[in-house]
Amino acid sequence: MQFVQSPPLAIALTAQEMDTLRLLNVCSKYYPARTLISRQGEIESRIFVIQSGWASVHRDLASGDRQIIDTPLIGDIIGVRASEGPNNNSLSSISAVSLFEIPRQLLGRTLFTQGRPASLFARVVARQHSILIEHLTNAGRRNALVRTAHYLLELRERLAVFGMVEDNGFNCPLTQQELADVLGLTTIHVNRTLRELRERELLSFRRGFVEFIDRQSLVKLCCFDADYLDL
Amino acid sequence: MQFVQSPPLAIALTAQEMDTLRLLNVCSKYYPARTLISRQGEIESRIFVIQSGWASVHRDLASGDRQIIDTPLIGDIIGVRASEGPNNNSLSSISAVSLFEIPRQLLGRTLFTQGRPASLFARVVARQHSILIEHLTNAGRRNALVRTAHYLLELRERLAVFGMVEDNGFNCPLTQQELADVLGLTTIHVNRTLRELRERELLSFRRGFVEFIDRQSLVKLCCFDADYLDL
DNA sequence: CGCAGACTTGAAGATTATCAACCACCGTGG
DNA sequence: CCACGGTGGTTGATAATCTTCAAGTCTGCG
Repeated sequence: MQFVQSPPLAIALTAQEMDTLRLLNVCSKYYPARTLISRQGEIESRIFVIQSGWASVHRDLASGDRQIIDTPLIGDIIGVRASEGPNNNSLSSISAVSLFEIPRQLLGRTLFTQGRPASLFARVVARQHSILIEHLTNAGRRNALVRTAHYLLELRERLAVFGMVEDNGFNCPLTQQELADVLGLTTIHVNRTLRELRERELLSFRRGFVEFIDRQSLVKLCCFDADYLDL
Repeated sequence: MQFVQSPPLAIALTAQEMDTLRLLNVCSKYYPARTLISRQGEIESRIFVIQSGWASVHRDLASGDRQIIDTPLIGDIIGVRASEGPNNNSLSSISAVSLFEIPRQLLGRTLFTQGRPASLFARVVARQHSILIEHLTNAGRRNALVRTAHYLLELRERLAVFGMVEDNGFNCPLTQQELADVLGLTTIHVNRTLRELRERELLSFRRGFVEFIDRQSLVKLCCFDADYLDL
């Protein structure tokens, strides 16, 4: 990985911009897999940037159900909200995760007022907005098969930017339960859906590896257009 | 309406801040009901602020389906995205709408670098993010009845800020088709769901008016918590 | 080896969609 | 003034999708 000194933002920073970021008192932290990092309903004064690993931003409902809003990956920024009130969603690690924790106040003061880093953050946030829109479209208007395919293709694109896609697939630590919570389905139905994708020889997801068997057909199946992921 | 000179942002601006906004070359425009204002896939250099009326931000799919991402109302800001590429969703009017159109570039240059108006915009954007998260949670993890109730309660809160809620309800120009596209349901199922809400004596939505019959029970039914709408 | 968590399968049931009518309201034009 | 057409709303019957419940099986790991 070529990003060690500064938060990985999928865009190279100039030396001066990195200085700006260093001013932010950025500290790096490590969390083991399946750990709650920030709890819904509590005041959260940090902003996070994923350095490595898979995380999950989710909402837990009184019913016991859970909706995963997004699975932020390397370079993604979490928690850029302006209001001071309690956070309305939780952040957990899925795999082991290391991330930068930036005091929110510092971000507001220095980062958003200094040219390119500011617009860079704005871009990443805008992309997350696009991702969120796509997830809503998934949940609202696509069936289980298409929805699953779409999300896994999205992950591929997001990981590819960081060279984390091998020849025909990528490592994916999500359980079927987590995938279900992303897609708004039950675990069991995700299982059947993955089986159908396998039987149709489109993709296989086994033992933590998503393998694209016929990616072209898959893209066609769900009308996947990666434009929304562009920074 | 007390907001005529400056974009209505649900927060009062100081005179100086209004000057900043006036610098932005803000022009006000009117669109009749059911008009396409900005088309998905095209480059959009404007940012919109709703002055009055109901609009709809939506994604149109190749299948012919449509997902309404949000129905922005008075004071809402639309199109704050940093990337220069084509927009990935459309903006249409639902009722007749008048809105401010702000050149994107001006916004980036002056607004985001000037103290409170900047953080004010950031807040509104953060709130829209919260709303989007709630809509995703709706589509992913709540059934038709709860989902519908939740959305209509959300609209009530959003309109109440601007004094647009009468005693026990509010005017709502949404058709059942549009409501279906917000909620990720079919028109027919929305119709049945509204009937059930009526039969259970929770709320009635007829002739463009949403009337809350038993709002307390409704809030309880869908565990509605308006915190996410706070600015 | 044995345990726990994750995955898999079947059967049955609930929810939501699809198809096909029909109704009601409203503005228009004869 | 009333027939007409169009849009939006309503209803029933049927089908697809997805969930629930219940019972395994597999797999990695101590």
